This record gives sequence, structure tokens and C-alpha cells, in this order.
Amino acid sequence: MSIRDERKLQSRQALLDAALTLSTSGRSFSMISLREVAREAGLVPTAFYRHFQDMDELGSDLINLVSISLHHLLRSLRDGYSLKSTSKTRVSIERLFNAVDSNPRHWLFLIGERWGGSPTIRDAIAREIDCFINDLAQDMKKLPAFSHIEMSEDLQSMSSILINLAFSWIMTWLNLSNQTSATALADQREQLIVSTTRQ
Amino acid sequence: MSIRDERKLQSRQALLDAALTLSTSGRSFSMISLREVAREAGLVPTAFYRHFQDMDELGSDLINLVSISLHHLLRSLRDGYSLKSTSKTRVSIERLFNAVDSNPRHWLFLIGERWGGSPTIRDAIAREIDCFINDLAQDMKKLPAFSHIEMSEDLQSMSSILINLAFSWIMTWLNLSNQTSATALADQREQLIVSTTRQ
DNA sequence: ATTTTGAGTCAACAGCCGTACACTGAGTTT
DNA sequence: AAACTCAGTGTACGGCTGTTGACTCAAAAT
Repeated sequence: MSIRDERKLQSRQALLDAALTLSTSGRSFSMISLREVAREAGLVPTAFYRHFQDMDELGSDLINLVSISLHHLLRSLRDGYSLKSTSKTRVSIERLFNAVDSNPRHWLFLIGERWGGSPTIRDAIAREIDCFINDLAQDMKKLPAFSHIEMSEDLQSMSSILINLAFSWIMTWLNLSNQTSATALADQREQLIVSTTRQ
Repeated sequence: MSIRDERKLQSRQALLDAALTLSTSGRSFSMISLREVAREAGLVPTAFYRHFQDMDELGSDLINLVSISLHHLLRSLRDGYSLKSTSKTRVSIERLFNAVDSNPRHWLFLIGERWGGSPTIRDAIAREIDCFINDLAQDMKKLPAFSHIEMSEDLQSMSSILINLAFSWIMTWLNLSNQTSATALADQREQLIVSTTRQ
């Protein structure tokens, strides 16, 4: 890797980071401008075109980043399947929130742009979530706790429900993260969630 | 009501309707302009100010409209509580989708703007949903099926979960409404949902 | 040592935006 | 019949936008 390519990659990363920050602090991705992103990244507007053709292309690349976070979570969940069953759901939820905390903006972006903004990004996110649902359903298939379910369609809709619930958990989680710094309240939420998932 | 006031109300309604249509067909509310709304309503941009101070005020009034749809649904659900218990959830879900079909744009707006766009609207929607969660929890309290739950906190989180799930159902419902006109597939979805809610 | 490459700069454009202001004219009040 | 009200019109402004083309000038390639 030459010095020039290295610096180009830095600028590209700065643009992606600027876009992610701007689109997860109050406004959605569709209402931030190319010029704003370049400004936040410390570049002149026209330099943007050296890295992306337009904002849609940058958005697609952002989704690729988010997709990596999704796969990290999936791997992290998989590693916990071999635990004793009493606290398994508890551990899974803890790992979910760990994944969220390690990159909050990714999840804010994913959930915020899921139904809003440009059709391009909405479709890309839908595709990514469908993929995640399939992977999760395949994981559940091998789990003893779900062995009583036979039809794969039921597994599919089950994992879809789980993910949609997880998204609403994440949003409440992120909301109270911004409001208070006390960990006590967060733990209360966790126990609440565990109790409700058992029902 | 004088002729003038009547016409003013028509224009106002045209503006609200234009904004609702524009913000539920591809783009979100935050990315449609005052000028676009006025144009769609058949008015000159400056006439907008005779009805609303700015787009945020129009947005708040839109949420009031959506809130009415929410209360209609709640009333419709309440009317079905005195049925035989075998098909109760089935009927509830049918009524949910009836409410959605009677005003699809309202629900598209509600769900689409819940996490995206302007903070003003996001907060207003959050308030409205919280109110709905409380009402639903109070309804469940009086239901025999939920008599085994004592803590009101559990009821609260239970109804919160129900609503979040309902939102994801609504979105898949609306998505397949746009894709196919066949009612058969829709009914399949319903049965799937009923089976999964039993689990 | 010379040429070539290409990321970043600068200036300029047409277009849409929100908004201010003065104006019209049909409907209302006096 | 005269005076008034006010929803809707027309013009104009400054600001931000996306995108263009010609320009630097280090780093890479020759």
C-alpha cells in the first residue's frame, strides 16, 4: 500500500464517519447534504467525488459497514449457544446490548433508515435484515430449545419476530443510554426484558 | 360556518393531504419542502403561511390526525373483547388490519417518522405511542386472559411488546399490499401471524 | 531527472429553498 | 352602498444545494 493510497483511504473513512455521525444525531441520512458531509470530513465539496459517485453510493457503503456489525452479533450469539440453559436468554440479550454499545451509531443508522429516506437505502437494509433473519432461523433449527418446531416457515417468522422485538429493545436501550449514565436502570431493563421473553 | 371559512378549511385540508401523500410515497416528511406541499395542494408557496407557521406545525397537526386513527383502533379492539376466546386474537388482528386498510397513509406516516426526521415529530409520535401503550395495558388489566399477571409494569412492557410487534406486522402487511392484489396471500399471512402469536 | 497520475482546491453555474413584502379581489360586515 | 377582512397571488431576496471544469502539486512511474 503506497502513501497516496493510504491517505485516500483515510479521507474515504473520514467521509463515511462524517456521514454516519451526521445521520445519527438528530437528522436522518436523507436530509444531510453532500456538502455537509465533506465539510464535516474536512474536505472541499468537490473532493467528495474522488471517493463516491453520489450520496446513494456512500449510503450503500455505510450499510455494508452496518452489515459487518450484524454478522459480529450473529457470531457472538452463536458462541453462547453451548451454555447451560438457565441463563441462556439472559446471556444472549447481554451480548446483543454489548454489540449495540460497541457501535451505537451503526444500530441507530440501521433502525432509523429502515423505514425512512431513500428507497435505495431502505431496500438495501431490508435485504440485509432478511439475510440476518435467515441466518438466525438456521441457528435456531439446531438448538434443542426449538426442536419442537418442525416447519421452517414457523422458524422463519419466529426469528423475524425476535429481530423486530430486538430492534425495539435496542431503541429503548439507546434512548435511556442518552438520558442517564447510571448502569442500575439499564440492568433493571434487562431483567424486565428477560422476564417478558419468558412469557 | 361562512363560505370563506369553508374554503379556508378546504385549502387547509388540501395542504395536510398533500403533505401526507408526499411523505408516504417514497420520501420521508423531513425531505419534502414547503413549496412542494403547496404545489401539490394547488396553492402558491406563500399561501401556506395562512394556515401553518412552518412545516413543523403542519407535522404536528398530521400527528393529531394519526392519533385519531389510533384511538379508532383502540375502540374497535375494545368492542371485540366480549367474544368467545377461541378466535379472539384472530379477530383482534383482523381489526388491526382493517384499521390499517381504512387509512394506510396514516400508519405509513406513523411508522416511517417514528425514528426518522425531525426531533419535534419524533417526540410527538413517541408521546402518542406511550399513550396508546398505557391505554392498551389498562384494557388488558380487565381481561380474563391476563388476570394471572399482577405487576402493572409487566403489563406495560407486555403491551409495549405487542405494539412493536404490531408495527412490524403492519409494515409487512403494507409491503405485500403494494406488491400483490391477491387476497389469498394476505390471508395466509394472517394465519401465520395467529399461529406465531400463540407461541 | 523527467513525466505522469490523481487527490484535493478554487471559482462559478443554475436550481430549489424559505420567507418578506406589497398587492388583488371575492366574501363579510357596517 | 361603502368599508373592511383576509385567503390567495406575484415578485424578489439571500442562502444552500449538486455539479462543472480548469487548476495545483506531492507522490508514483518512467
